[in-house]
Amino acid sequence: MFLGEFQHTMDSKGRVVIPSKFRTRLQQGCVVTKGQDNCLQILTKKTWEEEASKMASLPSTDRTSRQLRRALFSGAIDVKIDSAGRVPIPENLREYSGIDFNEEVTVTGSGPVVEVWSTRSWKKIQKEADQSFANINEVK
Amino acid sequence: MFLGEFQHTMDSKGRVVIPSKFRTRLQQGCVVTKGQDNCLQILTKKTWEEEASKMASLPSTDRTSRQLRRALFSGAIDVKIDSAGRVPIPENLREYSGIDFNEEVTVTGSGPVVEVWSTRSWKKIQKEADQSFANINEVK
DNA sequence: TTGCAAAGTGGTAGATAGTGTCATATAATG
DNA sequence: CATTATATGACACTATCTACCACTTTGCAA
Repeated sequence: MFLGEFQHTMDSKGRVVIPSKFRTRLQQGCVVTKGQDNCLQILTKKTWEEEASKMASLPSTDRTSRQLRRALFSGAIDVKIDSAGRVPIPENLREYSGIDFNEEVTVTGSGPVVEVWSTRSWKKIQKEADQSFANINEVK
Repeated sequence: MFLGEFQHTMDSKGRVVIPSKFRTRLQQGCVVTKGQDNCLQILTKKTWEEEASKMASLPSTDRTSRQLRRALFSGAIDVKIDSAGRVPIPENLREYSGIDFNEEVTVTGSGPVVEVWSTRSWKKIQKEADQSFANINEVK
């Protein structure tokens, strides 16, 4: 289970540092994909394979699932963490997530996956997220 | 069941002492999360897993559930109590709770969880709580 | 082909934040 | 009052992050 919120910056070559707490589990290979709400997701190989097989089993007659599948597979790339704990983000994923060189990045643990956000987007999303969280607690 | 109210201070490195009465139950791992009204909660691993598993059953296609998951997991971190009985509070949780280095902290037992407050906030909240408590009794 | 520019990959040193330990001070207990 | 347990502050040590720099590869053009 991935937990927590960490601030980093994308370096001038498009790489992002993975917080050390997440590394051991991602060390032996991981996959970067487009996530929902314009974030990027980093999954372990294992989680990725589970996701991928779910996706494969969706009916190809349904237009939205076809699109979902395209987005998922075409946007995915498997990467390895380098000796300095960094992961390279290719240009198409940088564009998708709106993260530029040298920009502030927020890396969050989100249960089974790690999410990567431009800090700009994260701040917006977080407000909304905290709100849903507050509401649920009240109901309880 | 956690009971009582204790005064401590956050040290200059962002750590808080857990009252000794609470330690034995939190010793083998615990999770710090955002609680209501800007307090922090400390849960046992077990309690946390119950909370987290509720989350797993929610569909990731629904935006609100995604947000909920993000808020819960990004705002949580698992920690262990060190040999001096302290727990480190990461920067995002310090910010959320408004507890600065060297600041006064109130730790309270609140049934199944332990809550951590900046003493400033605690005083305010406590007044309110006492008041509603008094009122309830009157109504009764 | 050769040379050049751009992008990608890899490594290093200094700064900073995080962690662990210890000594003293304070409080609780019998 | 003596003894034990707990809390706090100080300090040293370690890990991690960042900002650079250097090298390799790729693509393009001369």
